[in-house]
Amino acid sequence: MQMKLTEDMVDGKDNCIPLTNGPIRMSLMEAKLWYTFLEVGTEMIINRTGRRMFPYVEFSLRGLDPVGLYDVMFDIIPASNKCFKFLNNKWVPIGKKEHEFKTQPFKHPDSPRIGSEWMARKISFEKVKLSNRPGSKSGIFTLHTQQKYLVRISLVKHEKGGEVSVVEYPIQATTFIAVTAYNNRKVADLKINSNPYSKAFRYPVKSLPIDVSPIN
Amino acid sequence: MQMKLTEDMVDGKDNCIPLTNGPIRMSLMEAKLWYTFLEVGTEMIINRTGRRMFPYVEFSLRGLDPVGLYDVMFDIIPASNKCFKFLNNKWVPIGKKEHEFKTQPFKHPDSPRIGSEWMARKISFEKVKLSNRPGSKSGIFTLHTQQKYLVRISLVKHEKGGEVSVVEYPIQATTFIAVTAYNNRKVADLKINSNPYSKAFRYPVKSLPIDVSPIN
DNA sequence: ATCTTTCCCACCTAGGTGTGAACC
DNA sequence: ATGGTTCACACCTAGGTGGGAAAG
Repeated sequence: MQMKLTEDMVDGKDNCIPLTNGPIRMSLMEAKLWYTFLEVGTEMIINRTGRRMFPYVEFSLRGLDPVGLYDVMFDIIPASNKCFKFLNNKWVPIGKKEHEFKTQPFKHPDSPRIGSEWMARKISFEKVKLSNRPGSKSGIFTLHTQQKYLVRISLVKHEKGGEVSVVEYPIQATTFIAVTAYNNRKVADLKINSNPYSKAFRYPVKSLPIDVSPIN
Repeated sequence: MQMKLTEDMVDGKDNCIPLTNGPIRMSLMEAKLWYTFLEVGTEMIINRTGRRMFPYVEFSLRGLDPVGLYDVMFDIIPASNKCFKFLNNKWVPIGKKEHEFKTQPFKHPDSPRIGSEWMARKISFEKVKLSNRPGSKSGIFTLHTQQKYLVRISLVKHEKGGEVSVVEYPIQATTFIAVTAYNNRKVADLKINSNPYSKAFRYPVKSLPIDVSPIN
């Protein structure tokens, strides 16, 4: 659904896409991947032990206070109040969503750092996992299948006197539907072709039954 | 050579060994490993692409200024002005050491952080590599074989006005001799038995030549 | 000849993929 | 019968070991 990404939407000379009206920018490559999936209708596998998100969320920050101390938080929030079904090769709403599991935001392991440090490198949440088993392990988010979610990044600034100020940046491009198995063949093929860890798979050679009757 | 490590040398309730007169403490397990190798005469493999140190350096810090900003630096320095040879199952000095390659200290990738953050977790330099090829890749140290070295940790505190203060902690327990192949069978066996990545090796089964002459 | 160094190798650790059969 | 879920699995990526033959 939605927007296609083109080179001329790039923000300035360093190939970054402004993803919010705030300081969060995704690199061109990363953003392209997300928008490619979004066009097909992103599905994310969830399972009992936790499955990594692919694509994962990676971005850079700008405009922070260089000497201010920040936490960077990652969260997954509902993107719709409906639940969905895959019918006729399309995800269609079919009812109200379930009540969400209680999850806690995941604090980027580099937190807390000063603004200049955050801005100096890419910030990656590649190890975040998605699950359908309730639990409280940090970095594993428990979701409902057939429901729609998106990623929200928050910046927590440590102010003087122990106070904090928080700004939240939901990232629309990361919208996905949680599933235990892919419904859309196009999504599966896209993942196989873009995720280095799944290039592995070869369609199995149908092993014909071998006649083992004794020769006599 | 030197000291054996016993449980009652442990510093306090959390099983740490004070390795210097400063804030650096190695966990009991980690320190035991180092002292075990030290008794045999530690050898570290160096090669052209860089070989990891094993054991590696891992410790915790105490007594820092919780809100002060620090870098933690890792360096390898000469431990002797001699070079050595393995004779009669012992390392013996046989001459003057070569002039050292110019290497730059390796800044722990988490640097800079505030004291409370450094003190909250173990600090590990497991990815440091040793090489015999001169080069300037960060985290790869170029050494001379048959010479003796040790690890020095430095704490760099960022003071107000951009100044820094540095304190250095050479760690005697990490003393080793650089080699391109193990000389002491005991060292090799110790590494095989304590490094998970080398458990792999099985002494090869001598493959007897098979007679493939045609039966006629 | 002797000793050190190089290179390739089998063999691991560690963990990320989608699949199909079985399960519910 | 239908459709979502679970599980073991083959197949990868990525990279750390010491050994032995060969080279220097």
